[in-house]
Amino acid sequence: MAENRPPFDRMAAAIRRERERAGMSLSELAKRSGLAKSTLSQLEAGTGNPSLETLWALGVTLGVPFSRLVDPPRPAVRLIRAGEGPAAHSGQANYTATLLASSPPGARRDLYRIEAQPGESRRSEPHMPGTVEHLVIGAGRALAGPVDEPVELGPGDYLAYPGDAAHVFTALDPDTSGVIVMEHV
Amino acid sequence: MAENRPPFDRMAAAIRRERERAGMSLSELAKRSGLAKSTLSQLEAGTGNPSLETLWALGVTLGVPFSRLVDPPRPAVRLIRAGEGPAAHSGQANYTATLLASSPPGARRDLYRIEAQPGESRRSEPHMPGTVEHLVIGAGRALAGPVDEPVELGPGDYLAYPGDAAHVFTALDPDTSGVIVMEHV
DNA sequence: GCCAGTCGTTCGATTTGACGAACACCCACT
DNA sequence: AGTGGGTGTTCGTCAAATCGAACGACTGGC
Repeated sequence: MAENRPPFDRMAAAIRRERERAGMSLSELAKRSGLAKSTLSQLEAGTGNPSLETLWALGVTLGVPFSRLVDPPRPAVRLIRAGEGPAAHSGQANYTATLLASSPPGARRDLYRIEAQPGESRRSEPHMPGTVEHLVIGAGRALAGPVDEPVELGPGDYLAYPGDAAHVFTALDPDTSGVIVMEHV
Repeated sequence: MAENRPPFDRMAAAIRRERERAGMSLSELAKRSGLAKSTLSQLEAGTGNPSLETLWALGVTLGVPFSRLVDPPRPAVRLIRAGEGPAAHSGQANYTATLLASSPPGARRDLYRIEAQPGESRRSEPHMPGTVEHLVIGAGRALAGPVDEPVELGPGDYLAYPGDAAHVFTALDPDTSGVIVMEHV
């Protein structure tokens, strides 16, 4: 099993960070969110087990999805040259998906580079519920989208579609490439 | 202001859905998670305001990031043809950034298509602290990254860099295009 | 029929999180 | 000095979330 205890410490740090980012004092945040100063103080001290209602109120007034208040941190400058990076050939030929930016554990946004050749099509089984895929074609042409209503795409075209339903990607031109942002909810 | 209330109903439905998806009975989930049956029953009935500890325990035993238990419904299929979409010319010539997927209110991940011509460079002032930009070149070549250490990029190259420090984007080839994922913290 | 085993719900007791007032502290202004 | 407004903290009280047990409903053996 992975993490077992709620990330109280991280949450505490996150709340303080977001509050200061918004330029609010603890008192002001209390007034705006309708919560008690004491409650916020305890939360930022790591001493506290907030209810959903409390967390939600914080997320709203801080302008952040409250999942941000409990999820992990982030990296710095990263460069992956074309052709480099962990290429997942997906078992099928003429298709290469390279993971560019993986989500931290807990997951919410994966960035992929995709390169494909015409011929076979890649059919993906549904991912986790709530997944959304964003696709941008960089070069070539492709037929992509949900299996029951795929769309023909050219360079620069953008398509978003549910990732939790079966979907396909078929290159129509040689050296078709693009970017996929796989978005977990 | 939209008085946003915690999505108790959605959470209730989500818990039940995930539980049944995992093939667990309510009693079994209670035993595994260490929570009381009664608590779970109330939560699935929409009557309840769970603490972070409770939610976390549920997420762990159900094997899902707990944000999925309260986060939003999912969008449908969206298509933006190359050239379409709200193009923000950013005041500077030979540079076009098209917003492809704006963040849902509160969320923080903007997806842009970028097209530029050589000549002038686009220099961006720092965004909000914690911002990270992900750049993928689709065609052409560009010099991009932090002002003090820009990187020359070719087709398929990927670069991530802090968006809360001054950074530049300079096209080196005509019709240089790419994708930018601007990620707010 | 009857018992043993589930299922999910309901109810009272207890733990605990949220509240609000008081607190000490710091700084700007009179 | 004094004073008013600001910061974040601590503490007693109260409402509420969690618990544990008992409940009726249902199913499968024997």
